[in-house]
Amino acid sequence: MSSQPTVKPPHYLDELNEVQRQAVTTTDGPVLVIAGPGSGKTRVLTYRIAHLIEQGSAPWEILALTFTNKAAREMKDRIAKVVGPRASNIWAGTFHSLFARILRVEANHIGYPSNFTIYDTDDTKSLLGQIIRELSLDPKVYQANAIKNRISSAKSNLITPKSYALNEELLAQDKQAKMPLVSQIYTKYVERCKRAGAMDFDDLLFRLYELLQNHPEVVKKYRQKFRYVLVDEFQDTNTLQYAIVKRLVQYEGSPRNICVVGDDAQSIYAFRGATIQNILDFENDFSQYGIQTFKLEQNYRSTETIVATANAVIGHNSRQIQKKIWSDKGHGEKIRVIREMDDNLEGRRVADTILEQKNRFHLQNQDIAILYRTNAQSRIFEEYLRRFNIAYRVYGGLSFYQRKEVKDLIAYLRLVVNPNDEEAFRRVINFPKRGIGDTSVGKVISLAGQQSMSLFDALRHVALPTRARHAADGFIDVIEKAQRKSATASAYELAEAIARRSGLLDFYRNDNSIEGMGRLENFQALLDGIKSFVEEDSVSDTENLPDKSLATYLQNIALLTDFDTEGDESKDVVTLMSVHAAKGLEFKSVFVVGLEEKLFPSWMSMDSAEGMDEERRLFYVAITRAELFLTLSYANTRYRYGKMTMNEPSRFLAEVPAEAVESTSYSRRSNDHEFDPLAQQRARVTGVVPPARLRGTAKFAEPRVDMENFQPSPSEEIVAGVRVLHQKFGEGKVTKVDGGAGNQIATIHFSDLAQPEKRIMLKFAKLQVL
DNA sequence: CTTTTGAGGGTTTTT
DNA sequence: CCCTCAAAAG
Repeated sequence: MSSQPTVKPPHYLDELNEVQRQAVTTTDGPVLVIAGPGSGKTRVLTYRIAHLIEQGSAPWEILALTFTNKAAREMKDRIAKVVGPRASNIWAGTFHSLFARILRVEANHIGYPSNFTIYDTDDTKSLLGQIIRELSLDPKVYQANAIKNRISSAKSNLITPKSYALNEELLAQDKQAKMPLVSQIYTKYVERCKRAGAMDFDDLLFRLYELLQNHPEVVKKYRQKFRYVLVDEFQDTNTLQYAIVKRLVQYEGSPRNICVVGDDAQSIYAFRGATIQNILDFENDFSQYGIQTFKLEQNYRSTETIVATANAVIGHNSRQIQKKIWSDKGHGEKIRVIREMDDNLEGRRVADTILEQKNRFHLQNQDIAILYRTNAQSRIFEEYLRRFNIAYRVYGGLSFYQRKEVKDLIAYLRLVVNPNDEEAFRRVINFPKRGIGDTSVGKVISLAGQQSMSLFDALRHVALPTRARHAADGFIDVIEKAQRKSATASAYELAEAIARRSGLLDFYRNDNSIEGMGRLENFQALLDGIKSFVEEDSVSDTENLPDKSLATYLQNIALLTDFDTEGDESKDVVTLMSVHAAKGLEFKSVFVVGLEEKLFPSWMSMDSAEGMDEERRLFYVAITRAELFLTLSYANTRYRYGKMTMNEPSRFLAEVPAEAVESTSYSRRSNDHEFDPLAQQRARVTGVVPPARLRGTAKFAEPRVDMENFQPSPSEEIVAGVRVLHQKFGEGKVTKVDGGAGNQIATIHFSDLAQPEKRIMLKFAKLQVL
């Protein structure tokens, strides 16, 4: 909203190809965009929104739903580049965060406090475990995790506890699984969440759906508000999410300005209820309203070799929307396949290859990613990257907000904001230890159950032995004082006071172990985080004032994942993450590791055709992250639960076209000079890996050229016949140059090297003509 | 009520 | 292999 005269608007439309431009400018009516990997999907989405605003729409009329906070942030940033600070008023965010925001405003309609708690996965599991115990069921038969999935999937399919109890099919399934009482657990679970003023992740969707369903005046409000609705990664929406979106745009007299963007081939979240059926349904649901479909088929990310491989792989799936993904980036490097004897060697070989690529192609760490099927696989790669002195960051696993020490303080804060929060209560009632043990807590729980009151209220009234009573009063006092203080104090002051008065701060201060120090650091970091939340001038809504309350803070962080904790951002590090987590990202060089039957594809998915198809889509996602170099690896044996297991190579490897694979890949006795077969042997026999420094690094460590006088020449000057200087390899003679413009590869003979022939991509290499 | 010790069990993927 | 959770001792 700058009052300065608008500079000539950037010709953002010029940055688009024909189909992209149509997808951007067809603003009215239903639009379906099928977007292959690397086809400029995000660009279309962001420019479309920018275009809407340039055309006169108000930012707050636009609802853009994504799956990750990162995607939302990126979208907003990119829109801001076109339209300026107005972008901050767009309703762009994850389904969960935006819906939470609406629910906060409308909570009273559905009998929830507006400062409701959001239960994370741990809370959910803990509550389910509690209920299972209360019902005297065997926790080995009724596993909290399994029940959680069952309930989650029910909610995702719009099944309430009541309809669950009447659903013969579900009941039969439960019976078959020897868990006939899931239905009762579900009912109880929902009651308990309600009583605690808490919603789990699925509730954020389901409760909103019910709200829109049952309150005509509310749904009307949001229908009028959101004139344009966009959904990213539409193939990953579940039935419930689509039902909500439809409720918002599908009604009498609606302009039906809805745009969904997705790729059926990249649907990888069926396990949490996502269904490609939504794409097909979308076409049906809106066909009579002039739906327009655009297919983005040109891949701007990857070499032709990689695209061809991806196409060949996905071709093994049966059901898919017809499209032809293509690239004009030249063939580039072939795909390398690495086979090793065991997971340890796989780790080392990958680290080794990373080092090689960095030197040969002048890649930075941040150009490189290692992608695996399960997070547990990261460990070995971390180990070798550390040994090779390669900086890295592991994504996934537990996020900052899931650490014990962080959750402890958060639980106190949650209790201040919402004294009915049962899980928070149970977490901190006796932590730090204050002498309220299991028996006392048991009394509180049973009183709360009888009287249908909150645990916190029950604690006030329950009869306890003097000692425990005293402790309980102290605890109540801490919480109540903070509650009173919350009227005047900032979230930070409150948190700081709680940290001291609860005894948590002292507890962590007094822990002088190594881990203890780390915990204290995290604890402090949390406080700092709250402080910056309070101080930073976050975007103000046009409708609402910036909300700095503790309740808002808590609801925000409940929806953050590991990706949202910044910190080492902008550092030059190799990325390690699961394939799932890598969706939407791209790297110059990608290693897809652990390509073995029962691992990738996962054993869990192997008994059904749909499961296999999803695994294959996952593999498709993995390989299409690569721009230039793709390396696939597997090991013959691998440790699992400390036991060695034999593995067949993944069937997906056989689906990679042979002509796309580097011919030496399959041979262990490759003439790869970086490779030392003897070291390999030694490792195999002794189980000891020779120190990394002896290999790889030493070979490349000292530059053969003095950097001072080195001046890279433009790639045009690199032609067959000239003598050149390379930073690492020294002096050499170019024997030939091939590959299309922009992807030229020079073959150079460096006589100083053990293996003198090098193929170097001119795009990256720094070569000086002599 | 707290601490220690041992057995058993779990690994797909995430908001 | 590692972590969580339950029983038994302090």
